[in-house]
Amino acid sequence: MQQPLCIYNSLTRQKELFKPLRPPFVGIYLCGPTVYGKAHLGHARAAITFDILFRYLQHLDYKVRYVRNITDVGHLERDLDEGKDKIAQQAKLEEVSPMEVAQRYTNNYRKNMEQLNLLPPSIEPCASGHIPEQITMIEKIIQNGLAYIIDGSVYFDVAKYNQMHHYGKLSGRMIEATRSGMRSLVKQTDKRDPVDFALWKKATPMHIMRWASPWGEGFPGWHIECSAMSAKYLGNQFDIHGGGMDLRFPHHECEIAQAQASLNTDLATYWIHNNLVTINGVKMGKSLGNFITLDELFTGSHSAIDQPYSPMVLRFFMLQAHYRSTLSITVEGLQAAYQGYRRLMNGWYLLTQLDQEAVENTHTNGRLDEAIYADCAACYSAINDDFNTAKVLANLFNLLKKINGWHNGTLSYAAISKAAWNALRKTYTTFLIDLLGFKEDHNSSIHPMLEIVLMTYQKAKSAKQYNQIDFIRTTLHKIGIAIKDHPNGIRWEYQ
RNA sequence: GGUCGCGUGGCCGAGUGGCUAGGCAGAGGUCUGCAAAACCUCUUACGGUGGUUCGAAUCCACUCGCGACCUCCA
Repeated sequence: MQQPLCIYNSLTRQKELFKPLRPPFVGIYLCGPTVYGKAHLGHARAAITFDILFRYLQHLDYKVRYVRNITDVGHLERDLDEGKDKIAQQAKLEEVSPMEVAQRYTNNYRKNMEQLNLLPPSIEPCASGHIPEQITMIEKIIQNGLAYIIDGSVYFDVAKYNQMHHYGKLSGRMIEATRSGMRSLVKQTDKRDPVDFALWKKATPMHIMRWASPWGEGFPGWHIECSAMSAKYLGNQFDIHGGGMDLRFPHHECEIAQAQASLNTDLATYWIHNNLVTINGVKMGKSLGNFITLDELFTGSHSAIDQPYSPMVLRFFMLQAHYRSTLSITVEGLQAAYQGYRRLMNGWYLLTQLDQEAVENTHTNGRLDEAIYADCAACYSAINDDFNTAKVLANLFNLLKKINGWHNGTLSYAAISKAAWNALRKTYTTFLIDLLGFKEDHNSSIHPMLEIVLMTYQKAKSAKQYNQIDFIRTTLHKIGIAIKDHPNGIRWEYQ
């Protein structure tokens, strides 16, 4: 618990001690979704990664402001597609207005995030609600001579910027390489240089999402909304900014450039990027059309999935991998996650039911105590080591073995001290429920009813009415409840 | 083509110079009316070749394979 938190910083490419700029306050910004489609596994991974961050920093008693935006301004399908933005395209397909599309998918995203038991962000700003802030930032960049206006559009002058700052410091590239890497298929837009990017785009007559600006009617470029909104709510320089790996370039690179050009800061001290989810070894991507939406996963309606998997199973599945590793999603992996999740949760129930009285008056030789303290400490060192949730889970399973041991009598209560027992209880609950954010998937309102069924079962058992108890067991099995006859009592569990 | 990353047991996945996580699946055992769960035991891996070292999955070189970014994406 006492060792310091280390975070891998994409900007410096190394693990660094976490030092907030203005303790006890911590500011976090996560690039949220562009809402023109349903939330998918990739959104979940980024959000879960940052949820752990948010939860743990709060656990460390920081006062955290967590901002996660909604990008509801369409932006362009491609740089060269004049007048077609992603949301407008989708609106056309669905025959509704663009704002309806944005609202629909915003609702869907929020619903999915809630299902995943993510803590809601402190502020969830929409890009469309912050057009003035974006315009102000663009004006500042123009004043500083790092942007130019052509025919109602504004572009960031990357080459000029690069004379003073390193454009590419986040993604580790040089401007020359970037330029040469730009394929010649990029049709000449009115940009002076292919590496330049749009801060503001003039709207064609067809373009629906449009706003008035000093340069005429148009809409903001893709990168400016995050710079503007993060600076507005977290200050010109704040602690943590992140998102998926794929945002590192160009999105976050551009954000840094915009911030330097207008605010004279790198925007954030720590840049955090979670790795991507792959399916059959290939990353999921919008353009590849191979992504699995969260609704599809939760209902089992995707062809790559054999059955529904609950939000908590997905959460477990994702936390079993380190956030900076690619994560390959497979049916076997999800099934393994399902089993593991159930075991950990059942352990948590047991913990609340174990006979604490027995622990009260005991003396021990300390050996088991030591093992428990070691596992508890290991949970903290794992999460402090760049949020190694996989290792945290491994340690929770070690603790689980002890819990199960007492439960079925292979471990004696006499072997543990009360202090160690309390440490185990506290650590297990804190990590499983508070920090990793697991909860019971099922509706707990049936629990009292189950207790009644259990009493009937127990009666039948005492009377050795095996037909009767087999009937109860198979019937409950059908609704996903298993009855287990333990040596010291009968319990039910979700299966 | 440029830049970067990865290859761990049947599967998933930590680790990153010696003490060789964890989960799932499989086998055997204990328990049980039968089960299930749980517990115990077992299967002992690091793409290939060479090198550094007392010692390498971990460092270096080469090599093979895979992937990401450079274009919308979490």
